[in-house]
Amino acid sequence: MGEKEKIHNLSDLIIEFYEKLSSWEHSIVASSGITLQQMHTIEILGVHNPVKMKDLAGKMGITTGTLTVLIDNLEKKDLVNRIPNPDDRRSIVIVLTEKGREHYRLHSQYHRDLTAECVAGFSASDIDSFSKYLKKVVDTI
Amino acid sequence: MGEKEKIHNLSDLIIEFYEKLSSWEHSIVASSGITLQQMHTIEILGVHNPVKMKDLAGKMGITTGTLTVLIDNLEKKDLVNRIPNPDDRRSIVIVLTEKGREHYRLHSQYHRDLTAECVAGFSASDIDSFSKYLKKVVDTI
DNA sequence: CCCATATTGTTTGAATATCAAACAATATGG
DNA sequence: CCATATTGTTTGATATTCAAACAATATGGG
Repeated sequence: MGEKEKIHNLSDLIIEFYEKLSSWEHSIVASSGITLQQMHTIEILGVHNPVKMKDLAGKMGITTGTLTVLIDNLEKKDLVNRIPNPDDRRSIVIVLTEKGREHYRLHSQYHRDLTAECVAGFSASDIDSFSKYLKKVVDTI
Repeated sequence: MGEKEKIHNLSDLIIEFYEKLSSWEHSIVASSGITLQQMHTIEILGVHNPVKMKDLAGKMGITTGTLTVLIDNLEKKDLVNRIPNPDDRRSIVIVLTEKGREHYRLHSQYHRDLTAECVAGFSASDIDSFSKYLKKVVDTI
């Protein structure tokens, strides 16, 4: 297999991986009482907490207008809070509430369970190698 | 690092990979004249073509009701066609039009370009290993 | 062969998500 | 001091999402 073919093959695998993870997310989130996009938001807030609207919108690839209404709905469900930014009165930061953190922990656990299942047949050094390659890819995107 | 920590680390990397790929998709699709979900549909049809509504909805993790309206919009834009299933008069299959295939080819090329960029520092055997690991993960989800 | 049950895709209403554009409040820098 | 830029919000139009109800058709058991 030439290098171009290797890259085509890998590209197809990445797409398939993304599709399947999307479908898995859909089915996992369906029973959580919040929407896919709301869970998506909580996933990011679980790692970047607190975060400014502009930055959060950037991470999600949506406009701040869209995010404003999304945060409205999450606030209504007591999953996040808007906190004034002491350094900039135009600006606010978004934080997870305790309930929001609970959603994040639960969802994280589902992800870890899925990951464990995916690498069940891997050796410890396989996992290390895969993580190393994935880290490089993630650092590039 | 214990095995549990390796899995947690890998899980976090998978989530981050998914988030970044989502954002990248958003920005790529923004200039294409169709929505993210419409491009998502074309991506799947590029590989599974033709496909039944029920099966396509399953792959996308949405209901057939949602898919019906999505396909209405894609048909309106002349990107797909509905074809009667000769074996089952209740059933139809969805196919990409020539214009739809063109969207698919273009989008695929963007994916390949991104993939090439991501593995620019990889050796040929690195790519083989990464593909092997990813294949196993994809086959498990 | 008949008919009860299941399946496929569609329609509909309500809620959520999306964008671009316009806006108010505030920050910045010349 | 003031022109310009930035941040988040609001709004209207469109898209996406679900569940429920429906019509047309397929299936399988009696």
